[in-house]
Amino acid sequence: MDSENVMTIREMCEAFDVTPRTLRFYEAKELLFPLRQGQRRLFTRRDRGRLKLILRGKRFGFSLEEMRQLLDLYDRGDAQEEQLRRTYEVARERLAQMESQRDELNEAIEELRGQLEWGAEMIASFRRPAAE
Amino acid sequence: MDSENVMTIREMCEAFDVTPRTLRFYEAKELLFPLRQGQRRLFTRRDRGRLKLILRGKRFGFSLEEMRQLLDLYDRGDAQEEQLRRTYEVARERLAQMESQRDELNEAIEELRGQLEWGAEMIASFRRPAAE
DNA sequence: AGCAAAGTTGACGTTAACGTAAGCGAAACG
DNA sequence: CGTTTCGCTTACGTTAACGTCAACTTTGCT
Repeated sequence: MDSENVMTIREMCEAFDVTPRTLRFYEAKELLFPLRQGQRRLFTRRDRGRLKLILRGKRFGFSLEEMRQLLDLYDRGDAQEEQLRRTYEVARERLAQMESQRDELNEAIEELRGQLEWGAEMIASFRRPAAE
Repeated sequence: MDSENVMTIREMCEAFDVTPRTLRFYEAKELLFPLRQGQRRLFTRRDRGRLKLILRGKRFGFSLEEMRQLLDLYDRGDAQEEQLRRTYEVARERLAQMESQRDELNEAIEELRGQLEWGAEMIASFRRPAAE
């Protein structure tokens, strides 16, 4: 399917279900580094690995900037011990954020549900509070 | 504290813990309709009631536009039956949205937690997938 | 009178992650 | 050789909810 283990932008789009714009955007943000054959981009296996991680990160709620930092950290591949711990921390922080976000959401849900259970009372709370 | 049951912008800010910019913004978006004494805004009891509901709505995750529509709906105060039901529906839809959002969040949390429990495996997933 | 405080109206800036369109070059196909 | 097709770059648009000036006018107080 590919002569030298590289993929065109369109092949990438189909493989990962993203738009060309997205790939170019990621390159501009220095998340991917496709080779060039003249003007055209050729995505290597490395790019594919990075993209996979980027998309996984997105599911976890990491921003592109956070993912870039994580990827860069390990691309240098030095000072392993320390770097690995940092990543681990970042991931755990993110987990904590997500949990607190979920809790907030749950509170809001409970509050709203409470109003709904009061039936018409809830609706009344949306009405003009007393006439003037 | 107020001659005719109206409040200045600053009094409102302190009472509701918002900035002047916010109140002017809400007015621009037709969520509030303060009176004018020359140039200055005077917020009535009605504005305070609306603001209270707006802030409550925000806690529930309603957008300002959604709140505007709800408030407008009841400001006209006609066709009560139908309107009330519409509001009720909107609220329930929002509740459903929030619940599905929470569920997604939970999935992401579980997924991330799963990786963390695998300890170093998780970290490895952030490393460059094999050298070239 | 004089000055600081409070208020006002623009209007541009911010953030994220792309969408979208214009205008152009190269390449593959028949 | 002509024409789709693919791709490229540049650059403005989008969305929400305000933040942050700048440049005035008005009020309140001494």
